[in-house]
Amino acid sequence: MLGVWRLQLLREVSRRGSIKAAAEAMSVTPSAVSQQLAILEREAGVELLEKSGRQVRLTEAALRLVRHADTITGAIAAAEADLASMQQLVTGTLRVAAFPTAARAVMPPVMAALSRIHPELRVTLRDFEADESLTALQMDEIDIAIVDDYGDGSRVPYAGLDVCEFMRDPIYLATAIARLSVDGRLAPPSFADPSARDPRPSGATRLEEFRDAFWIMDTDNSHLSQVTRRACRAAGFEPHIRSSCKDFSVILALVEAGLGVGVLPGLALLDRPVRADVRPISPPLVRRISSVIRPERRSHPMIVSALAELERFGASYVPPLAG
Amino acid sequence: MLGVWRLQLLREVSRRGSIKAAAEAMSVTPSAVSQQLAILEREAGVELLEKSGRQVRLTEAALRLVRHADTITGAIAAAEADLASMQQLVTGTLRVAAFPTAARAVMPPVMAALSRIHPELRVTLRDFEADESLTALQMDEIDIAIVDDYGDGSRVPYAGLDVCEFMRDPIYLATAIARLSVDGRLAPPSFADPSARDPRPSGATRLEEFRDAFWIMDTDNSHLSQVTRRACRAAGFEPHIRSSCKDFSVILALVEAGLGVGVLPGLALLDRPVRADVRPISPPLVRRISSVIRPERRSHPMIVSALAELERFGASYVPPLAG
DNA sequence: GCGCAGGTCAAGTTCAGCTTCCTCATGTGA
DNA sequence: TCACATGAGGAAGCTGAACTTGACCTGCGC
Repeated sequence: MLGVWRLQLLREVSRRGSIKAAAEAMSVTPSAVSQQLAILEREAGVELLEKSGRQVRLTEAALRLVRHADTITGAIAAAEADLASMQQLVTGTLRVAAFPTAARAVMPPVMAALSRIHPELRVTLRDFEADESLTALQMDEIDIAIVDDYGDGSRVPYAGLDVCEFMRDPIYLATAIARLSVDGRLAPPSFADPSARDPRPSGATRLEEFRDAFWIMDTDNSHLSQVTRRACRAAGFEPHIRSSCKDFSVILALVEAGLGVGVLPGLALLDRPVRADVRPISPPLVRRISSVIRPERRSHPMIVSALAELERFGASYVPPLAG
Repeated sequence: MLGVWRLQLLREVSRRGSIKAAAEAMSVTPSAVSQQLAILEREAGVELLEKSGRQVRLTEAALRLVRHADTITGAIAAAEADLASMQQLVTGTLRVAAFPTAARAVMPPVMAALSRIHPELRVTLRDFEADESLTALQMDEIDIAIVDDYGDGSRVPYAGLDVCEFMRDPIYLATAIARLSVDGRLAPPSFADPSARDPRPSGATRLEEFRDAFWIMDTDNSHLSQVTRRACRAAGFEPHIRSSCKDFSVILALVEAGLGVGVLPGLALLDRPVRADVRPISPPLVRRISSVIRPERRSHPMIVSALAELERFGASYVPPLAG
């Protein structure tokens, strides 16, 4: 009978493109993979690999076999998930990847809650951009991907994955606080300081009010910056971009220092007091935040618990400026 | 990860009801099965077996796992079938079970044709009654079951199996030849002797003509005898059964000896000259002959070839009395 | 050319899974 | 009721499948 382990090695070579990479992913030496695939070729009675330079390439037959390997591996994973769902105790290691803001603002409370509810459960977190997360999920390197999506169709397709939006995060426009305090420093506290949040329910602004401002943007290739530029253009102007910074706290610092205006998602405003004027945008900009999993794990109790906790977080999330 | 071999052992225990039987089926010692299942229990983290007398019984969780094992095994079998279909050469061992008449009349020419077309293919044949064949097929002990079916709904259900009717075989009524030859022996040759078949296109008989005859029947529990009795009752009489014999050639011999009338399927008349008066019945009695396979093997070239050969046999089969 | 990276081969090693032999528990027939 | 057959499963030792190590070969870039 066809060896399942061998099939999985073949599958990994197909995904990662080389025997070396597959070997690393499966924690064995390239030699072992090579030998196993040689045996699989004999078992299958078909050529599976052909040399292509100093790499190998899968033959047509091998690709067909990989698709079978996928279904076989899926069936085994489904059995394991079903089995786990029969256990009373949620245990094991849950591997999560989240985009940076979520890794900072969403995951800590979620992980804390999970470890409180399920003391035997270990959760590991990696901060990956959404695209990286999805690839890692396909590669079976993580169990849950937390991704954001600006609804502009730029997200890579979630082919064959289970997506569940669990919260929406509004995008705000941040500008420097014009007036200085008596001692000459920028006037604290801003709304984002919990003690002073409510008193200043600043109304929404329109982007066109800032057509002549300097803009502090996320890096060019980020979705947020693309979405912002598109919104500016829709408002009738091309933003003057002064700086492009990857980290929202850097952007915020620049805005606070009066060097320009910037857009920031609500989650980025949660973790420290904000000394800037932050207002919703009209028409509103919002990003959707979703969990993505492999469908065969849907009923795994680890996954079920984590998704429930994410839902709970999303339900209780009050954006910094509710208005 | 869940061991596939262990799952298959569990599956076999589930099918066969005991560790001993499963061990025999999988060609290992009971001790090995016991050990593997103990490991599987640890892997699964769930009780799988519970003692029941000196046997074991599967727990609820184990039964659920068995269903997963079925789909996993099916997926592997499908991969193998697909792989085999990529090969140019049809090779391997095809295990066929056929009900006795088919084993004698159908399989020899089919097997000869197969070995001519595919010299590398080995075919093994067992003669099983239809019900036995289907069980063996479910147990994965054979690849193709050849079964008959009188259309009276008595056939066990073909749950999850692929059925293909490839021929119909009429049932005939055989009576002794009344006139004796000059030397006192029964007059040969009958129609079933090829040289003399056509000259005597005897018309159909009605069962009620034999309401007072003695009947030589297939054994009581056979489908043919049940169907025959039902037909007699429909014709308004209960047959006087003189003998019940399993083997059609014995029945035929008794009829030839003038000890009664009997019903015989066409295939039973193929292999030797018949010294009896044989006529179609009106209204006609017919049995359907079908091949049954496991669906995941449907495209296996071995199976495809064999089914094609059976089809060919069925298409070229001319019942002894075409009229 | 040299050096390096990816793949493969040969030899030695390890450990999963087997067999054999035994014990224990249960049911059955004298 | 006792002896014995039968099925499950534990202990010890064996075998071989699959691994690592350390070679070598080949294609590619400097």
